[in-house]
Amino acid sequence: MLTIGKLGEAAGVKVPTIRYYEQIGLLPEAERSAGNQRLYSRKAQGRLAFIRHARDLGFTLEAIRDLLSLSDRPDQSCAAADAIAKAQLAEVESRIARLTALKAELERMVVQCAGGKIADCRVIEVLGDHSLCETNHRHPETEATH
Amino acid sequence: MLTIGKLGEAAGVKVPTIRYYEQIGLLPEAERSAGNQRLYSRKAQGRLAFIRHARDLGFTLEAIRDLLSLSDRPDQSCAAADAIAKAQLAEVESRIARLTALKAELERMVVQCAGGKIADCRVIEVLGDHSLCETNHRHPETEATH
DNA sequence: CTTGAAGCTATAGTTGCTAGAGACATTAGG
DNA sequence: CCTAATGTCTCTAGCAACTATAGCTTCAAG
Repeated sequence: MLTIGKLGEAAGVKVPTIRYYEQIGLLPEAERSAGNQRLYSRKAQGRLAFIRHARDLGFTLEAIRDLLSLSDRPDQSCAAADAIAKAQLAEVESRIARLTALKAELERMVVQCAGGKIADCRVIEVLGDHSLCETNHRHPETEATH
Repeated sequence: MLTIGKLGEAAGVKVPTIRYYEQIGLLPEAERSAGNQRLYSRKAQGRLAFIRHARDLGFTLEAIRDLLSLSDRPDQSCAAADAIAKAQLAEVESRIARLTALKAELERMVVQCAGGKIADCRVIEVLGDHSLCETNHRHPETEATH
């Protein structure tokens, strides 16, 4: 049995994140030691690795919740799992498409900036006037956070 | 002078978003009508368009705050604006790189799924075992929200 | 003059965590 | 066996960038 710290280390997940996953019901409530500390089995470690891996692939926690409950029923059809993965793939593809358009526009801006005064700055000018753009980067649909 | 609704319509920004921008100091406090409703000048409209456009290009509100204050000082050097745009370009490029790796892995998963039972599902299997992956899609660095 | 749309403020919710406070548990060294 | 350092506990609040709700006031059209 692993303590939460060891588990986090093994799975590459921070300790508060594990507690958070338990809190939102993505991980089952852990067993506790005599002193009320969480203890994890190998099975729990596998489940956390699954979550971590799916997160790395960009699945939302909601999608992961569904995937986990599917993986708990091994004799059902995998159509649902397939659909979730395909949806994620489509999402990733559309993000790439959008980001590629942004990249083109940003490159244009940066290249055209001659490095003079703000008044002549192409960056500022283009931002102020969308009609100076070549591509249609309207409709965000999903943007990234840091 | 435009009401907040007209302004939002003109700039493609939702009304609560405009109030939010004012609240965080990205837009100056609007003038008010006799009945306490916000009124906007053409200048304000331009500023909002600038913000909207920069958001469309993926700049954070913090970066936009800086860009706006730069654009208010037209005789300064545009090096700072250039740097912000270049940083944004780098950010976009690294996101594209990461998403492209994810896309490859998701495609592999989806293609290999034969559509049988969960027990044989490649999607579930790969998620449970990172060593089945070809690419190294570790280290998220920044993931997207919806 | 009345009705319905649009505006106001204030608060809480979204996603996926992360950070902090203050208290208890465990472990290693002396 | 005692102490100090680390680990863990709960709880709350914060991050980005909005969005949604509630309960009110104001405005424009008929």
